[in-house]
Amino acid sequence: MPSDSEPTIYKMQSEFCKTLTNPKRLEILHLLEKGEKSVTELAKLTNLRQANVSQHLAVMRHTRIIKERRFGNNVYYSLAHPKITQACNMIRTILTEQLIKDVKSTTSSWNE
Amino acid sequence: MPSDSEPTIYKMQSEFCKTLTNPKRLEILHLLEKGEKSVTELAKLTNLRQANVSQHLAVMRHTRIIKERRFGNNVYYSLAHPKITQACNMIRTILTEQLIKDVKSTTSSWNE
DNA sequence: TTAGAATATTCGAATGTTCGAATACTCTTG
DNA sequence: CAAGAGTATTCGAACATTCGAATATTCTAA
Repeated sequence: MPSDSEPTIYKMQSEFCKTLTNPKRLEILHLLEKGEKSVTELAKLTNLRQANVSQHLAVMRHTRIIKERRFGNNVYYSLAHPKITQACNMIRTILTEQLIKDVKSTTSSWNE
Repeated sequence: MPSDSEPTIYKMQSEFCKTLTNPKRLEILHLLEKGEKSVTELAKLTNLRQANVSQHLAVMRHTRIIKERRFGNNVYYSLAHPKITQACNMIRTILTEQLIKDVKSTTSSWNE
């Protein structure tokens, strides 16, 4: 139960967006679009250490953006909500369009 | 200029999502959906101090999620990309649906 | 049950974010 | 120009996030 009177939905949404705040987590999500993957596979594909991948997966498990399937020694992760991927892709599309526009006129602040 | 070889798009997207990481900024964005507003108006509507609103607006200006229109003493802010709002609303919809489902079975981690 | 592979957790240092307080800037009116 | 309204910036303390290192847990096979 939230202790302040702030609208819960914005807090929820901000918590959710924190999941999308890390480039490597976004990369993992994008990899999972193509199908479920084990932790070790993800570690190789992203060039991260296994422990770090597990940390990122834990974050995304807690916000329930991904789900797990245990089989033998492995844990296979996949996306919980295809719609969330849509939203992410929508954002990427906007950013790409914007980037293309911006390159013409201004030096943007993206690369700082 | 990024100094590492990490795909720029994920970094851009993560920078962008940082903008959506703060509940008050999300509230401001939602208010701006209904039309442009001055800083003072936003301060009143959100119960934030003027300086703090300006700080949030600066963050959103830098990621270009909002744009400004100066008129006399005032600066009126509005959304730069309606599509971004769509993405935000999509996320809110998913979260709401998820919340409704979750309430039935589990005590979620949203309210910690 | 023990070894070993796969995955998860804990801790801490470095880094980043947030908000209030103080102050600066900018524009208008007189 | 001076005063005042509206807006922006800077600084710092409190708090949150990140990643590596070390270690723990879980499962399989022998």
